Amino acid sequence: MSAIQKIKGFADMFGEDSRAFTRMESVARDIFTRYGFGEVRIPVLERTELFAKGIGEDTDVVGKEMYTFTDRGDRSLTLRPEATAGVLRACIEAGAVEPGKPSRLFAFGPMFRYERPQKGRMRQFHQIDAELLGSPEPQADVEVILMLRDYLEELGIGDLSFELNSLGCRECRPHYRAALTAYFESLDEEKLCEDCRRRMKTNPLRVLDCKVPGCKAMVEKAPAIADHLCAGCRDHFSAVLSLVSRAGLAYTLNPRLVRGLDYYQRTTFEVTSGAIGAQTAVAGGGRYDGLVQQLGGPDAPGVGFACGMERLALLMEKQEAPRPDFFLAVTDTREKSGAVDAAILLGHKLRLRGLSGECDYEPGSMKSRLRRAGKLNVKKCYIIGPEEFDAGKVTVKDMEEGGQLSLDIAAFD
RNA sequence: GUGAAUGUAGCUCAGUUGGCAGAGUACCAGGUUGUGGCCCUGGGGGCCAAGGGUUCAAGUCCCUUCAUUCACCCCA
Repeated sequence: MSAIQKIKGFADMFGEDSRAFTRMESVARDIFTRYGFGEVRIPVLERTELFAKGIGEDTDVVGKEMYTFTDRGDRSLTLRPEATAGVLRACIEAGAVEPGKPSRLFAFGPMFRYERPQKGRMRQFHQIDAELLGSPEPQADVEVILMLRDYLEELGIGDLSFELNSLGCRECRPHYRAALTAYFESLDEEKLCEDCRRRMKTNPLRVLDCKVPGCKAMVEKAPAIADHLCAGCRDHFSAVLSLVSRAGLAYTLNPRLVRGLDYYQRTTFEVTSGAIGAQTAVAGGGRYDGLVQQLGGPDAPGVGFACGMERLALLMEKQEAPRPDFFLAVTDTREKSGAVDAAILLGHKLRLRGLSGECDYEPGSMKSRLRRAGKLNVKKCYIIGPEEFDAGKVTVKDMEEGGQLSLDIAAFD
């Protein structure tokens, strides 16, 4: 019988990979806590309508990438493709969203999208997500962005670019959208690629983001969102930009930064790296005023971001394995001498003293046991051979210095 | 969903015009009958992704399937 393999786009993580994730989580807890954010843990599975309503029916995520199925009670459920909708649902349900009283939350966990895997893209991937609910102020946007910057810096990831844009609000975006549609319609439609002709109907803003050279050229002369923002959005965005600059963050304005989820309003941002393959986005986020209400909650605004952990891992330095304090070697190979039992009991006492290490179950030659200790890169090797065992002693060898001494096992009680 | 590349030892990979299945590394043992790392010697390890076809003969050529990877699309 052949062994069962993991499913496409899902990954097992051992050793170094696993340590990288542990570090991302602990640094996030540290930095986010400094900003007053608290951790929430929410389910991975939600009712399908939460995402359909929250993310937008026309988006690729909802349209073709969700893991959706019917459970035994005939409910349509979906493995979350992103974090925000679930966090908001939880907060609304708990009565934890109050306009004017900001709540600050973060969460880690797996997300699921049914896509073709490639470098930096998995069907199960992990995000670090942060949400600041209840404040419409530009200062809230800025704190969220700064927190993200601090976090990435603490992880030691450099060479990233921060891109910012404003997508306008429910007042001004329709006007811009109309202007954009009018512009593209005034052109020879043949010049746009096939995808963009489709995007014209579903979401014309996304044409701005097209990478086909022909489309790029047309986009150059297209109306810019900045010129169509209403006074409120213009003021908001300039307040964000000025405060971000004063905080010393270098950013680039990207008027073509559109995001894949429909709920974004006003400020949007993306952090990208050129060093991780074709999928360059490492983190992305923005403001989503109106979403809470749309999901059945109070009229509370919000800002947040999500960070792709697999992509961050591609940029992080190797995480060295921690070095164990001891290896407890048994070189007494006599039948049933009891030396292994003695080793287990001594190992237990060492751990009660705070030391880390492992014990031998299979006695062997001095050479093989010391090789093992060297392999494990331990600081000290505790040796119980026939002579030690009969005398109630243990030999402790310093694996760096090479020196050793003999101690009474009873002295560890 | 589309395209391309790749599947040989635990891992990284060689394998010529079709002719006995290989290396490095890892693992185990030995090189001082109680002392690791470096070095030397030896050893265990393989349905050559799966199935079919061509051939005296297939890891190698042909077909099908599966898997992986990269890219498109889109996004974290």
